Amino acid sequence: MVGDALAAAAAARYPGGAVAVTFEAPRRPEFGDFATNLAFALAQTARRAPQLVAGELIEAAREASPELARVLASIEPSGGFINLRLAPAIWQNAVAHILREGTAYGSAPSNGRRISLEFGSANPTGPLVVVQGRTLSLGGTLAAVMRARGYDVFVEWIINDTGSQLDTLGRSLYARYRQIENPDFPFPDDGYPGDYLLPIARSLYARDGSRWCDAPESEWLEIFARYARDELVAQQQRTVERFRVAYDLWQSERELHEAGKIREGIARLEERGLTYERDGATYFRSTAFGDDKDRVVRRSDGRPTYFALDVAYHYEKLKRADRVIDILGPDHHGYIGRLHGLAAALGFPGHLDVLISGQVGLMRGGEQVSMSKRAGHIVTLDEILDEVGVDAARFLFIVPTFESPLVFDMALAVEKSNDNPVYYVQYGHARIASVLRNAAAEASSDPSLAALIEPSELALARRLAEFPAVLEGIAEHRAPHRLARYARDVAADFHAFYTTCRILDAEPTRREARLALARATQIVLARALQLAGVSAPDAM
RNA sequence: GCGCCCGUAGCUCAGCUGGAUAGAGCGCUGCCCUCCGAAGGCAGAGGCCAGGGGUUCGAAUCCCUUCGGGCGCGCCA
Repeated sequence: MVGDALAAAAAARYPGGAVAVTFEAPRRPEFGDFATNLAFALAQTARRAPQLVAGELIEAAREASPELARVLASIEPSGGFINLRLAPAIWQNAVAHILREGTAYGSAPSNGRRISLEFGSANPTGPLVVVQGRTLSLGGTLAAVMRARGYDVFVEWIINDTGSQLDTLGRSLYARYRQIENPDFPFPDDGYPGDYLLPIARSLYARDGSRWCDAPESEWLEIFARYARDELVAQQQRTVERFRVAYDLWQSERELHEAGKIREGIARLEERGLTYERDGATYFRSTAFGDDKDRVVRRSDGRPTYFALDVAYHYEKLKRADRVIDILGPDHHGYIGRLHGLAAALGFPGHLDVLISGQVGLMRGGEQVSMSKRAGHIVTLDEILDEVGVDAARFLFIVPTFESPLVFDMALAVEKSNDNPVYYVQYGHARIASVLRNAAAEASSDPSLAALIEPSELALARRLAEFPAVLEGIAEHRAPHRLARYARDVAADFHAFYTTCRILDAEPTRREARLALARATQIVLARALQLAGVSAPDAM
């Protein structure tokens, strides 16, 4: 409405320079609630100073639309910007709106856009480790927020259960199995160390006894590989569930093979003329799509490569979703180019987003922990969860931006202080719950909010009003870290409000209005925490 | 060598598609509970946004380049 008035004024005064009117929130609160740089854009064609243009526009808009006075507390030119401050009634209405919407506040109706979101996807050769904790947090939060904003999100995990690593896994398990009877039985050099295969070996031994001890590898290899794979995948699924992340599909690579999907994927490339033969192998001409070298999809012995799986799986996903998002670990930078090329080659240019999460280090007892998988020094995600809890882990993993490196500090994660953002936000929620308990009286169904006029009250109300836009921004920019930041900001604004405004012993109209504001804050905090996979305690 | 990511306060990091005096937490200094949860709040000190060019009314943000740090570059998965 204000934008229209300004646009009309601009069009009337400066017909030559049609410019879109956009608003943004100024960094500094004293500049008001919103600002537009309209005058800068017009100043060029008008050949006048932006400050003058801004003043004229405001005058013109005021005259043409006197009703502006109802929604605006102020509108003034400042350094060429047009700053405006909304009337308190606008923010009071925002609070009333939140109370009416309740837990649905911030959500949007279905937009019909189908999203395929893949993350996690660790090899089925060991337990989940810290890095996966980060991708799971990022992916789980992104999925939840996108769903809230009306996207039809399908969350999936690909199980890489074919190829030589499964053989290696089978041999590793076999060695552990033999070591039960013969501790000197040699462990393969390239085997998977660590002791997580021991209980699996024992359970297999309990089932089959020593019947495989004298059998040739050709007889036991597949059995052992598959047994280990099944156990480890089940373990991973338990960890993921404990971490409060839900998958719609655990896609087995083996099943894609058996269903002939790998062949279909390669055939798709062939029929589009994007492959060639060399030295008996089939190459995908990925350099035509910006990759730095062509990729082999079928070896000279006829077996498909790992990349052929990428071809097939992405083809499947691209066919059934409007948009495919891959969240990959930090050692996959080199994949971005070829995956984008792949999407284009399959006929879906620009339909694939590849997000790479940054490195994860681990700090324990003030020291950086080495996490070489080769050396068997793995710190599992379950261990982390045992020590710091799911809440702290889920939250702390989404605090940094996607690609920036993160050092996870175990000591900080359990610290109950302002250092620890999880507790700060949860404390805010618990504090509100406590106040509401003390208020005892039932909430008025239609509280009068006109008493909300203090700066800290209006600042909080305004922050709460941002929630839907914040969620939309997270979905659009795939930026889950903003949720953590926003939750912290809400808590901070509440704490500031709480210390400057007495709630329970204020006079009745104020008390009612402030209780309503507290309830609205609680709704937003609880929802933000829920989307992040973190509990919102009423007491702590 | 090529590609990708990172470089912002003493530390850990925000800064959304270019906007005003670059923000937050920690740490440091000093304040605020006879009162709803002090796991809180307020104030202060602290920055050549790695360096250098360019684009424009305007750059931490976009482009080029140099220097640092990390990762990736198999008919492995």
